[in-house]
Amino acid sequence: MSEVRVRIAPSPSGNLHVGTARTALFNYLFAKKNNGKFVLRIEDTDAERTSQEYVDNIFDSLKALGLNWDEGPDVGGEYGPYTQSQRFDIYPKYIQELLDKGFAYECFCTPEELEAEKEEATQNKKAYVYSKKCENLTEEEKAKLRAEGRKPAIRFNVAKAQAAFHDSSILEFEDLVKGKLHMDTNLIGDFVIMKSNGAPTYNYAVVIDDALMKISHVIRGEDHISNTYKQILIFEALGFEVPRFGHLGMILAPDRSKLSKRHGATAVSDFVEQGYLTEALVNFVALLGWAPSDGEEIKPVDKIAEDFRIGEISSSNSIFEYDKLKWMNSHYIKMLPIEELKEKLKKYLTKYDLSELTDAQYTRMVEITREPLILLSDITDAVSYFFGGENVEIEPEVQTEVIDTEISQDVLKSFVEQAKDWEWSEENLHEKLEAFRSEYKEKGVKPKVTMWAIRAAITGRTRGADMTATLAILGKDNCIKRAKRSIK
RNA sequence: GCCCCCAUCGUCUAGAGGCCUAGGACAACACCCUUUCACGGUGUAGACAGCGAUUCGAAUUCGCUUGGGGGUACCA
Repeated sequence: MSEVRVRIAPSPSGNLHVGTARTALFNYLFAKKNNGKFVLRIEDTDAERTSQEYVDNIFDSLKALGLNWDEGPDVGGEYGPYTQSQRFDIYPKYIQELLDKGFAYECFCTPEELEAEKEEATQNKKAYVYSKKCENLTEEEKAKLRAEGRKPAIRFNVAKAQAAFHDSSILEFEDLVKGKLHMDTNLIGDFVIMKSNGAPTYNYAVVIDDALMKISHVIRGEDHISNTYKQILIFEALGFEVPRFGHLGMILAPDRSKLSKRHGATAVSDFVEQGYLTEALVNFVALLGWAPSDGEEIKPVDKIAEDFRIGEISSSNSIFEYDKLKWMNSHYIKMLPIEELKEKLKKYLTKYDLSELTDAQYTRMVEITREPLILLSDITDAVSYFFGGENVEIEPEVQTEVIDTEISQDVLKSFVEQAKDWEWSEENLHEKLEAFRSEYKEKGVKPKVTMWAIRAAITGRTRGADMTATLAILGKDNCIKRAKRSIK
């Protein structure tokens, strides 16, 4: 068997979309599993809509996801260049071959003429198929048209190619994920492969690039199924080996429409910005349409690759459920090594003066506040009461519902009284607090209530990180001052 | 309009004719644990789109209907 070579070919007309990321992932997994090569190609034939900024975003996002490519615009490779706009000189050659073989012809139709044809088709409730008006133009006619200043586009002769390589008008291929797929080529119509301005169209450029880059398997979204028939015909007409194709279901938003900004993040970089871990994102996206054989859903990409089989991918669309992604993200946050977490979190702590804390205190603070985090960005709010010295912002409700009660006031007075003699280490605090709680328990005050009073006064909230550690990090001075401030 | 693809709990899925009174995960709900929130644990609820056909037997095969998605460009 020849070498497995797959590719991801994004168009830099926007930041890397999660859908593209998933396609990239499946290609990557397929390459890994089969000891193949993963190629990155930038499809920027439409100069109007593409920009370098997006190219950079695509590179960065793919790298962040851990989907490293073996060949691509930056790392090069045997079959470069890997950016379509740099390959414009190689496309005409094969156009000429197609022309010579009679599989393509010049078309002088104007946009208006074409528009009229389409209009007529809709009127008659028929599928629109190009009329082939220009198929048999004589040299004289062409010369005349040219003299009028018309520049021809090149169209591919579908029927001719189909007849040359197949028995009927039905074109069939075996899809890696969907099985047998077929289409009546009579319904396709002679499509343009080179625009009148000399630029290749997508369907044509893809074939040339895939063929020249020796791509063995094309794994992409099912929105490309209808393009596949056109592409197979070009491969055949040019005598290239036709690759295997695999079409993935689409990713839909919870309302079954296309996933767009209004649903939340859509670009990988958006997710990262919002505090998602790329490890969680890849893992989650792998589970869209695929399930691990051992039922273990949380696993790193290389483990997934071992288990991956393309034929097992679901052929239906799947909905992007943010809830499950969040669950997964919180899982990955819990598993992240503390030093890495500390580093990643800094980005969300810029509003605080981190110099108030020693590194040990910062570490401890992260340890005790990481648990409930769903997004990294949640840390901003989770940690606010560790800063600002003796001043804490107290939520109004906490003030009236908790701090102002008779019991709380009593607890706080007693706390201030006792705490001033405590040795302020976490261990000792733990013991002291425990004793403090039992003392009140004997008076009929639940431990929960006792702790609430202290927590409320010191953090301004009714919920938060482990109290003992919180007190320790804040320091004796701050704690006592904060407690005193809450005593009326 | 025409063409193509798809169809199991709300969601992601397991399921390749009898192992299915359909399994797991997220979400939901309840309880337990607990100094709070959370984590964790234990439970509850929840699906084979409909109709026909094949078969001793169908979630699994076939057909139709319905629903959803995609395509229909000198965009990619």
